[in-house]
Amino acid sequence: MPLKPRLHREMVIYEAARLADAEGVDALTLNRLAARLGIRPPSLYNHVDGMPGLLRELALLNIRMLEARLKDAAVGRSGADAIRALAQAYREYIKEHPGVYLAGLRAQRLHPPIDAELRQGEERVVGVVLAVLAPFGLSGEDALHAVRGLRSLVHGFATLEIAGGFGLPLDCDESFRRLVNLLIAGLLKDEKGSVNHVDD
Amino acid sequence: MPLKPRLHREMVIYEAARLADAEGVDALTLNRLAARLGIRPPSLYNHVDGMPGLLRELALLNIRMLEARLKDAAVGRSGADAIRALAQAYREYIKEHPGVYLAGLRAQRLHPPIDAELRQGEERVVGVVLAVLAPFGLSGEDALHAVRGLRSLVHGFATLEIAGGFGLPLDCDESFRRLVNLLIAGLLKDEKGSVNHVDD
DNA sequence: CGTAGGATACTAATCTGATTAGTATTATAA
DNA sequence: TTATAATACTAATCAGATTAGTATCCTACG
Repeated sequence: MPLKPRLHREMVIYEAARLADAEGVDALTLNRLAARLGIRPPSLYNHVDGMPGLLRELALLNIRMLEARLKDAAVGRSGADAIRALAQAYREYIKEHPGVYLAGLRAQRLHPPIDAELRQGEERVVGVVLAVLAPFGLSGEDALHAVRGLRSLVHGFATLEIAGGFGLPLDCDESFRRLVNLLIAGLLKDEKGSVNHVDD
Repeated sequence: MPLKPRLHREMVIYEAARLADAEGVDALTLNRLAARLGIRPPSLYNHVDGMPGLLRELALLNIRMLEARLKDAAVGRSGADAIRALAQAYREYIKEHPGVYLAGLRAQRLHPPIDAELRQGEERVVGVVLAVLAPFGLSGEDALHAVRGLRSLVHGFATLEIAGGFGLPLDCDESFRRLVNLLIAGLLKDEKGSVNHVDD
């Protein structure tokens, strides 16, 4: 009789994501997750491979959701407009899913680049960004450097934001808009000046 | 009447910083820290206010070290050169002290903006960056937005780097250099074009 | 039909880590 | 010389992760 309706792996991960997003990654605990699901902590091991496994699942979920968001944002746009939409969607995603996003980062420290599935996911996301940057005349390594830049910028801004790092009473939306515009302006300038030298 | 100087408190924080930098924030545990110091875990409470207090101390140490680094880098330089030096010093600092840096971030989630000492430290760092950006004709809110941008960019790049987020075999130094140059190019373009509109 | 497996749940127990309470020791200021 | 503050300790509690061993139920196959 103590047996209840079956739980699915999907439900476990979904509930973990809800918990992490609602109360922060640090609140994501196997004990609390089990309580939410109405089971005892050890039972979770029937669905995920402990905390490391759960974090990995969240990392995969993160990448899937992020990829979908970025594609939605980029579709039908091009040039500077596409970059703005992409950056904004990226930032909004992180703010909507801070727990899942940070869990994804944490997982990368545990599951080094050896994890093929994670790596492939990352590559798909990079692919979306590459497509958006293509019209700027970037290709090969130049394009990859630019992807790193855009990613760093959005990641940095959004993680500082959710960490409460921006203390001053200054509109964050405006800060972000300006930052993205600065990047775009730099890309446009580069486009003409050919090489990536600002002065030197 | 004067209380005797406690050099032990400094030692605790210093050792915590070494541990965090060497083995990661997650390895920073009161048990392990106590073992390194040759005492039992509860004895640590004579020196710091538990784990939250320790994280706060590390956050303060982080700000002091970072401020010193940034000042060193900026002194005697100006314009684009100063920005490059500042960004590079910032990034190098984070890579040298990943544990302390991340502990500082974690502390901000625990000690909300109410903490006056932390806030003042942040403001000093902002001041250094503001001084470097001043020659670009930015002032008031414009300058603050730019500080946020520069900080986001460096923070984002460096934290992705230490998290192993850049999987591709592409030179990180070069990626960073280009990103900083893009920002500078954007700032220079703005300087002439007056307002911060790229199109719209 | 009826049982063998697998999936899933449980309890019990271990380990690590944070924290509090209570107590002993010792250096030093009065 | 003694009172006190700083510091250390042990013991105990609590939360969390994890493993081992066991019970229960669903389902598929004979």
